Amino acid sequence: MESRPRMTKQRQVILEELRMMHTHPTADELYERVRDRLPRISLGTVYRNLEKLAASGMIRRLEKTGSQMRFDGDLHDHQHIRCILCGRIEDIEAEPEPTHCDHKLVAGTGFRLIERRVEYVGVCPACEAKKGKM
Amino acid sequence: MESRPRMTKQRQVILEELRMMHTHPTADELYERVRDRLPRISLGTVYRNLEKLAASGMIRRLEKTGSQMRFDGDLHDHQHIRCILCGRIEDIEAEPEPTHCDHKLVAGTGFRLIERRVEYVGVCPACEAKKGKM
DNA sequence: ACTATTATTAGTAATAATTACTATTATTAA
DNA sequence: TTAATAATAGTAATTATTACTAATAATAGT
Repeated sequence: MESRPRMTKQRQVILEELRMMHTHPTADELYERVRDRLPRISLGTVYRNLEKLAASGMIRRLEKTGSQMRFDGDLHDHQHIRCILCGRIEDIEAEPEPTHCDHKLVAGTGFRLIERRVEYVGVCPACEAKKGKM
Repeated sequence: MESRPRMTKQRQVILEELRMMHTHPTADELYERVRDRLPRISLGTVYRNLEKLAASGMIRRLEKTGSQMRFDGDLHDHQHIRCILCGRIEDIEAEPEPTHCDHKLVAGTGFRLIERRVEYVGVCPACEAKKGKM
């Protein structure tokens, strides 16, 4: 039975580094970064802490887009656009709440609607440039 | 160098079964079903064909929601709602195209917008009932 | 400050979904 | 009918993530 979470050095550094990065890193990208400050940390610790931090609402876990999970230390209400070619994710300022219309559409399914996720998909400038050269 | 795709028995059966199922199955769910008709088929063949069929536009691959890929043989324009507890996916009749507003929002990022994906997330009736009992 | 409790860790092993490999088979065009 | 070569079955390899375990360290209470 778990109770009080503890703020370990590892958890602190993971949180700090995630908040400094604005690249929506995967667990192992963050692991590489954190290792500069804590060389003996293990990847499992990074996963475990991201899980805990997300559960407590201190960070966001971007729901499975692409093959790896991605995380975001920026809690301000915003959306994302993902590059269909390289997987890079950038922020977009927009927060569409479920509307009356959404609730009506969902009503037919019997589901209880929790949220409406909007994901924008496109091609980032870098990949667009690369494609032009081929 | 690949050219003309061939319509094998396996590909035919996979396509037929997927079109008969309205449950947005995962690869191995479809595999179990297809094995009733082709007992010697291998899971790799199912994956390979789903990949090919999706690439040719004959089926839809639901973009990584949850931990497994899901597929849909119904090409008519519609959205999905996913149960956050059991992963079940149902159809919703609604097709939000990117609006002027979306394009303006995206403009700031430099991305070329391809599509706006809307995913509804909620709790399905079965899970809601189960939760009530606990 | 000291100590007891127990959440957390490092390191490693296990899972699970997907993809790659290879010799063999079967579809298709000529 | 046949030659060319996609596609297959079966299996092994990959990859992201999770589980396990003995050792460590954060916290509450004295």
